[in-house]
Amino acid sequence: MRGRQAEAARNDRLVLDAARQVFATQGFDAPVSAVAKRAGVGMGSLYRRYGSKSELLQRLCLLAMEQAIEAAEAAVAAEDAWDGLAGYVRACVAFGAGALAPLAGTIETTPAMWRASRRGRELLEAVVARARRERGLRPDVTTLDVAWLVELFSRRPAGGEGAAEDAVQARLLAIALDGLRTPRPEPLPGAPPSPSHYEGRWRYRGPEARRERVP
Amino acid sequence: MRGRQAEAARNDRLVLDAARQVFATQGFDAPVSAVAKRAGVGMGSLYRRYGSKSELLQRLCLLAMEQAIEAAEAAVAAEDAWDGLAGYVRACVAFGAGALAPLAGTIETTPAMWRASRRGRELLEAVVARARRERGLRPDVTTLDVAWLVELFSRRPAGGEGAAEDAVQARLLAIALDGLRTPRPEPLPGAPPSPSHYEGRWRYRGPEARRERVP
DNA sequence: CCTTTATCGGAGCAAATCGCTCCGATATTC
DNA sequence: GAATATCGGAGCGATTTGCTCCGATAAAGG
Repeated sequence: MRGRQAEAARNDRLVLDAARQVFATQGFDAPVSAVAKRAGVGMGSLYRRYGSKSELLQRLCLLAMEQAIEAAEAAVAAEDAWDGLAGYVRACVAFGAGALAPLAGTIETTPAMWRASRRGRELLEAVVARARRERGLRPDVTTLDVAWLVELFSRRPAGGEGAAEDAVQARLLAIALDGLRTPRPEPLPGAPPSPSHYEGRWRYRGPEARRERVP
Repeated sequence: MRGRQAEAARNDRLVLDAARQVFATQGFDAPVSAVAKRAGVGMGSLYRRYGSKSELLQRLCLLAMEQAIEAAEAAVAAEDAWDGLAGYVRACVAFGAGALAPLAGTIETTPAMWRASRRGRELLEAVVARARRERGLRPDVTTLDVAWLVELFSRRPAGGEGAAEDAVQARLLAIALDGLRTPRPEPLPGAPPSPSHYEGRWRYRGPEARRERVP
């Protein structure tokens, strides 16, 4: 595979990456043209590969689910049960496994998606069961609690895409994880968030700014 | 104030309540007509009171900030420092104090909003300081951590507006609050979430469903 | 009871947006 | 160098949205 076909394959990956970024930061009603522009690709190329916007979103969902499965497999293979679970949650949040949850009910769920979803939950079930058995996890937390926690933290914070927002998110996640485990406190990672940045987000940036965030 | 003027005042309250519900469930780009319909009021009446959509959103922000101030005042007056803080967080999440955060940068921040925001943060500072002093709160948690936690949990879950979603949210919040305090574990409230409901959200409800959720 | 006056409610307008198609330009292969 | 496949973006039709305008309606005043 070389020449033009190689470019097609490259474009495919570019489109997928661009779509993830655009939809994560701008929401799912972001225009397809934004994805094409970010990928540096024409609309024609994009629509030849994915016949519709829904199809693109379905592929994105499936990709995220497969990534979550990999994270769960790593968790079951981990030495320590709790570290495995915490690592799973952190990994899923990092790549935004639950960021596509708002799509529920708005696109058709393909059989492949159902399969991946089910397998992912089975694996997570094993991870949670082990963590509970080995007493790292508090006994009244269920698999779905963990899944929903990932979903909650997968939503990008209101600020958009700054390193500061990620730091805040990391602190809150550490708090939540501490709440998840049997008591064993540790200092929070990273520096505390700065008030100036907190206020700065309210600076008026014009009406155009809305579409770039509200998602 | 009676007769027609009374109806005007009633409408005002109806519009405000409707706007809160509509924007919370459908996102801020929900059409103004949806607010009017939900309030059972014509567009004319709505636009006579609020000259533009931004003005309505600004009023909504201010209202939420004032409600947060009340919650903080109740917290400083609480007997126990930790109960005060936890109550503040729960109250703010309950009425969605942070739900308007995505508006940051998309509407002009009025002086009244700045004042309310500042006063709210000062009060929260006192609440947090007391909780830390009386050893209910872990020492490395800052005021802004708490504020951001409220913001995170104020976003309605992906499912929309079901009692089940609220129960999940309550569980996760309890986990986070346990992570917030110095070790003192308690059983999680409410029943664990059901798998069927978790899956049910993926049932395809047509393209129209999107606008009702993605907010 | 009738006029005056303020409010109500929704049809409709102009503008903007989005998904998607179509086609000329471009690069690769034989 | 002709044939072929891919690329990229202008543009179309449909939809949506914020907002206005005006006829209908009901309270106050004589």
